[in-house]
Amino acid sequence: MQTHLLKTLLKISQVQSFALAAEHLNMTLSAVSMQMKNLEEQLDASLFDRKFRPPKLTPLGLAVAEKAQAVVDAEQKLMDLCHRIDHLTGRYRVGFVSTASARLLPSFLTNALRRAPDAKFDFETGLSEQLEEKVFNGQLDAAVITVSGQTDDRLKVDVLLEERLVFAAPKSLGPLGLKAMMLVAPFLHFMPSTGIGKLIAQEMARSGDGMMHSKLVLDNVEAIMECVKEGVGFTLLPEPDVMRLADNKVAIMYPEDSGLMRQLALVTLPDGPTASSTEALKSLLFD
Amino acid sequence: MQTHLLKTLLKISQVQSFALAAEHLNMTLSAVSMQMKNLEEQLDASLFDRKFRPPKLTPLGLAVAEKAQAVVDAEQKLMDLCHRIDHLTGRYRVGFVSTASARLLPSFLTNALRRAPDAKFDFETGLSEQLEEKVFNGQLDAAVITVSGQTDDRLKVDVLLEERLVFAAPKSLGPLGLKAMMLVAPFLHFMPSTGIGKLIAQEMARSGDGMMHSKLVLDNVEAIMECVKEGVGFTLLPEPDVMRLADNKVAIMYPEDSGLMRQLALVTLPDGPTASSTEALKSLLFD
DNA sequence: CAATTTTATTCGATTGATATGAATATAACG
DNA sequence: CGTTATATTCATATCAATCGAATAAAATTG
Repeated sequence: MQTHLLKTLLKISQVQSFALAAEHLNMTLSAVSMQMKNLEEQLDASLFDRKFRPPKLTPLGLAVAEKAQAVVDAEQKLMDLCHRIDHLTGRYRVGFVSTASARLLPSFLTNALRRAPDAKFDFETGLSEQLEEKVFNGQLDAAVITVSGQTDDRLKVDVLLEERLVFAAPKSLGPLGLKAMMLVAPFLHFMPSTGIGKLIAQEMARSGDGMMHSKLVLDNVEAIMECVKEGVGFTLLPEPDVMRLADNKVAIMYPEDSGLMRQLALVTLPDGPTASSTEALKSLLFD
Repeated sequence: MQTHLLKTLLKISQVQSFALAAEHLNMTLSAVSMQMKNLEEQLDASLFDRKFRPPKLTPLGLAVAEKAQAVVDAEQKLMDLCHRIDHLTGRYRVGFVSTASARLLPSFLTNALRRAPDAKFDFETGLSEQLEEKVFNGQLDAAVITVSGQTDDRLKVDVLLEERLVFAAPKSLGPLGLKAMMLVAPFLHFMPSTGIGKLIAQEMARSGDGMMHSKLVLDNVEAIMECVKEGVGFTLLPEPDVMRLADNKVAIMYPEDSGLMRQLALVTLPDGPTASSTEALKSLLFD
């Protein structure tokens, strides 16, 4: 038996829908459907009551899903054994730029607990520049920040990933197009003083031509996206955040210069006491 | 991840050899090798130290194998959920013909514990005819016997499987061939009075032409095979028992009439109090 | 209750994974 | 040191999984 069948079963039981599960697992609805059909055949049991749409888990299906959790947990423990970083011990102070913490911190934490059980972590969130300063002063061992312009070259900078910046607007304003929208709706601007804020400001200056209806500055990605959903205005933010927070009331548009990227990087002191652990910390940020 | 990779890992760790594991799992050595390579890649870990031949499990490999056991156990519990026979409750008295009990009883027991946790069983072993009699008298609810000639037609007979009868001889006598061997070595005959004994007697009368060196009657398959290993003489027994008990000192030969079969069947009283459970009992005899 | 939307299943085609057998390489054994 | 036992590699064939499009079925809406 293959555990990915069990994982999709679990996902379905979480989201109560084949289609949603398919999205979460990055595959087609058809694949999910086939997988569940396959699973039911292998087990020679009917896990779903297909008189309902979406199909509803049968009592047996529910029981199987519970056992499935046990299987994937056991599998996870097996894999953890292989990916442990036993040399990572002691206490680490790690900073996360606010705009990335929601996405990177949770997986970092679960990875850390699994793979570096002997290490302890203190977390701190803030603006890129402040975090950078603290790493330099030794108040933090490492920080995940937005790279903007030039970074202090006395720090070691490991680029972790690049995120496209995309526009998010209320669906009602979507058909207008970008240019028109700027004239009639306020732009929700993430703090222009921050690392990512500077990038946003730069792009708006370029594409907006200064012809902007009005500008609202906010310091919170979630709040901005809530405003978009409410129809207050439109915004420009990293794609993963937009995707994470958007619902069906939000239209997504891509800038003309679609090479507009925000770089997230891990900064450390190249010859600090925890320099040898940089790679290990970096590895905990993924998977 | 696919659990069959873990199962082969476990089998290898049991038998300490890729080749043996391949045999047990009914696949080629090459497949086993590929699977383990695959597993090591997936886990990004080296489970075997290939400076040894057969490869030796690394400490990590050993640890992984332990966790693998947990995974397959969890998987087994999941499958058990689906194959439960919840309507099989109460106490059942089941007989096994001695010559089949060693092979069928263990799997029956594990299946019963897994799939019919609410039922209790009493077991009894004996000769086919005696067991048949007890089923007829209601002293047993069911029995697995060797079908010989005509069975009492007041009993329900479900043929479970057919087993080929094969000769087993000490390797030293192997090259002689069957006819020659009969002239120089004693034949180890399983009790001629029993169901399977009758079949054996029948075949020996046919192929032996009465020209037999000598005949030793024994009532125990294991004992007969031990004698064969010791070089005492040769025998004719069901293939699965020979395969189970043979070692490299034993040569196996097939009768000219290789259609010679022994039928194992489940007999029950067609209208007894447990008649409705016959199918369920039958299903417990197999995987 | 019919029309429409949402959601899942089925189907054909393509792609990828896995097993096999033969050839090769490597460790173990006498 | 040659032989045997054992595992790996490679090419090939077979089988399974995924995708996208078409279809079917339940849920929702007017």
